[in-house]
Amino acid sequence: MRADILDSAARLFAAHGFRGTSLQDIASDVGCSKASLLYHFTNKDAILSELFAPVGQEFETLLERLAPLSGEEAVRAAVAGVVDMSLRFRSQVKILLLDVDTMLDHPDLPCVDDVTESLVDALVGRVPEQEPRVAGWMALLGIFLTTARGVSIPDETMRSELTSGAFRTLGLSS
Amino acid sequence: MRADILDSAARLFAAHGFRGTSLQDIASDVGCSKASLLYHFTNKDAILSELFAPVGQEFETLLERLAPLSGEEAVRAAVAGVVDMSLRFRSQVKILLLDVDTMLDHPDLPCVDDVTESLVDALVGRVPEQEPRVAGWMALLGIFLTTARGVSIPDETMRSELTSGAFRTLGLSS
DNA sequence: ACAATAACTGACCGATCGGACAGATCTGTC
DNA sequence: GACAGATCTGTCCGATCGGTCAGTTATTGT
Repeated sequence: MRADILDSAARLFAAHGFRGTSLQDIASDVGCSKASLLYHFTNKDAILSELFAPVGQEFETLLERLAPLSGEEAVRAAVAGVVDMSLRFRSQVKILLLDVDTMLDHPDLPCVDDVTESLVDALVGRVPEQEPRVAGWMALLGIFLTTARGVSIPDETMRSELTSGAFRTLGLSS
Repeated sequence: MRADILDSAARLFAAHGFRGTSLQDIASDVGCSKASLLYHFTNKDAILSELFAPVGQEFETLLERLAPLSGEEAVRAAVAGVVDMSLRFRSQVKILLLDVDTMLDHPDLPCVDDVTESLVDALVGRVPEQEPRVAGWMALLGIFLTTARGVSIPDETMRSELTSGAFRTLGLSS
């Protein structure tokens, strides 16, 4: 029953957002009463937390694997990890990307923002040191991550480096 | 005054989402009453619509510029356009990416989903025809766009092509 | 058979939401 | 000063939200 609730919640949260999904919506999808949800979970937030527990653990693992790496090897591992997780935790990634403000309002969740910021740092923080092709990958990935996750780019210099890096790799004149 | 409301709304929507921002929140930020907002705009949705009008126009323009192009040239133009718009319409892009379900619930808005889907088609739909490097760019961009925008990838074959394309370009064994 | 516990539910509550509306205030014209 | 139209606001409303709680039903252990 808990699994049914989590399944429905994952699907509905991914489709309509956390705020856009009411407890009644989940209950109707599962086929039980709203009160029954709150018997199995202390509140709405608890459903979200439990949904993200395994994702948080995998994020931590990914960061640990990334820590000792550097250069192109780090980028390859990071991108591979992100792509892999994107495909395996599709619902959760959707919720993460599409409902950022919800995540910000729930600091008790696996600390997604810190993790993402670390990931972004690990990628874009080294742009100037890398060869153009690697820098380009970092840049585009960084732009998408920062745009999608709302993580601010440290300063204007960094931002222009990101942009020109992406353009350079694409063979475009900025 | 309309401009003040749009400014506040853009900032708050981007920070807390559309559903996460109440009319009272906007009114407090602007420094007027909630009823005053509804004098200038017929309802909450109208504020969002007006916020996205220029973005929708630029999206259309981008698609028109993309239409006659093909191959690597199309990819370059598409990526450049997306990056450019991401940087110029930062608040709106945040809202778009972070509040997709809101957009889905407002089909009267500049048809963001159709536009995005066209963009994704224009990129990932041609993956098999392209040389590996171009295909890789398409693939990663496609993965991020599809993940971020919730546009479904047509079939399993296409999905595996996207993934392997990205991995191949990155020099990873899948 | 029966008690104990787990699972579930209908009815209810306070808070908040988007929105409606009548009336107050401001601004410019004659 | 008188008037008109634009702008703004306080107050109210129905709907919906997350959550509580007393009480019912199903399951299990003995």
